[in-house]
Amino acid sequence: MNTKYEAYEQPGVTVDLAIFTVNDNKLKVMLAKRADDPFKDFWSLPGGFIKQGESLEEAANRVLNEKTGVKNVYMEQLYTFGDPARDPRSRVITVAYFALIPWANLSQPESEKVVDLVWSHVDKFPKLAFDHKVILNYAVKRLRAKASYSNIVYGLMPAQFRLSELQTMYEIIINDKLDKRNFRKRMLSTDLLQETGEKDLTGAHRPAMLYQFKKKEIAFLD
Amino acid sequence: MNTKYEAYEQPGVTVDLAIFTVNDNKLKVMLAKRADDPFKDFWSLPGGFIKQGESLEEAANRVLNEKTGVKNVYMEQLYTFGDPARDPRSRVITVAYFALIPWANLSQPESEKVVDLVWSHVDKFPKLAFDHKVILNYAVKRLRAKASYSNIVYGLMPAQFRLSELQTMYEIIINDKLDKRNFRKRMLSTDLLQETGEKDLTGAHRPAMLYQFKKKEIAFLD
DNA sequence: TATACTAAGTGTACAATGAACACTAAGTAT
DNA sequence: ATACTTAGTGTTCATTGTACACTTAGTATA
Repeated sequence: MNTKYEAYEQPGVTVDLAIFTVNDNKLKVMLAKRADDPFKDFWSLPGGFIKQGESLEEAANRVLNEKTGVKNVYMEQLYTFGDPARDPRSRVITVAYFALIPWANLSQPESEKVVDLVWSHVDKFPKLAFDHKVILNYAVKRLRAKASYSNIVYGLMPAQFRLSELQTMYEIIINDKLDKRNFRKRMLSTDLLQETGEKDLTGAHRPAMLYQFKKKEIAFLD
Repeated sequence: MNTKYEAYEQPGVTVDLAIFTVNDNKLKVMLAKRADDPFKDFWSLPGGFIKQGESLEEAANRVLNEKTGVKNVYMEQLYTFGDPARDPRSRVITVAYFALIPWANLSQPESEKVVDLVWSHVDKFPKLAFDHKVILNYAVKRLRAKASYSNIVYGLMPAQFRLSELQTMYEIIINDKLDKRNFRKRMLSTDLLQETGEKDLTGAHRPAMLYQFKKKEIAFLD
């Protein structure tokens, strides 16, 4: 190692993830209970140290897969937090990511009796370890902002869905009601959706056409 | 130090800066000639290792001040680059920032015979060290995007300016012509500008009112 | 000192987009 | 057969964006 480098402190580098899903009409984030000090038994955003030879994205995907079992979901880098005092023990810089998972993709959610992982309502979450409250609030803000000018919510939708389900998803994320006719007009004019040809026959009412996204890529709406 | 931490490689952490200014009707970025290996004598974005007890923002401001002599200019975190192979010697993760400096704020630009710093046109720059080409392109993209939906160009304007100078600045950044009347209407309707009461009497033509920004904060235009 | 020159400064008509709003349709349940 | 529920559909009006040309207030110069 170059001697010049040794004049500087080598901080630890972690990734931390704000993993979102929507269930029960609420935007939820995954929290992990810490097993060790510091902040033992506090809830925190799932994360971990970067491993040798692993890129930041690979580390984030590894943590995501370890905690949720899913792969290939929407994920983007959020921000890097490096306050010298954010970890009480030693210098740790964390690169925060946020990820979106359709609830339906989560294998047997809640059923495995994991007590150290919960899906917590983002507007009412417990005291968090480190600066994770700041990170989480930042992630929620970014998600809500992006929902209003992009199609990012596709990351939360199942493979097929009714337009009313898509509208509800938008309403949950942006936390506001939308006009049904204007919403449908706008969505169908974007060329992002296509009919699957199938109908949803559940419920005592007129069946809904089912739609899917043409491609799972972020696009800007306006 | 916790033994758990030692199981992981501790990468070096740097900040790298894309420092922009506009001069001679061109968007320019500061490049620094590397004195040492790796990439000795290549041009690169100015940067440096994080010091003990220094936050990322402090490190970025330190590098900014070392290279340009300025403080308190617009700066934001851009993205964090962590490919394991981005530094050929050892693992180095870099947190990239971008900064904007009005040309007029630069003390005696070019005059001090510094040969290891240049302002390079962003559309035609030399081969860069490391992954700095990727970082620079990302920064330019972000700046150009933000210019079209925010007032970020205030970071490039002197204290007082003519509306036509502001328009030219927008045109340089977004790389497109704007309609004079529509531009003025839009700008004056934002409540971001105020007349200074002074006039610019240079040139053989009707003098222009001089304006300033009410507050130096980013705002969204549409 | 009149005239030419240059950039500053100003308004309107039309097009496109966004927002508000209520009824009919097609199933299931009783 | 009737009630019930969500799906699905258009139009009007307000707001915003876009295209476009002439007058004004100085300086330069003949």
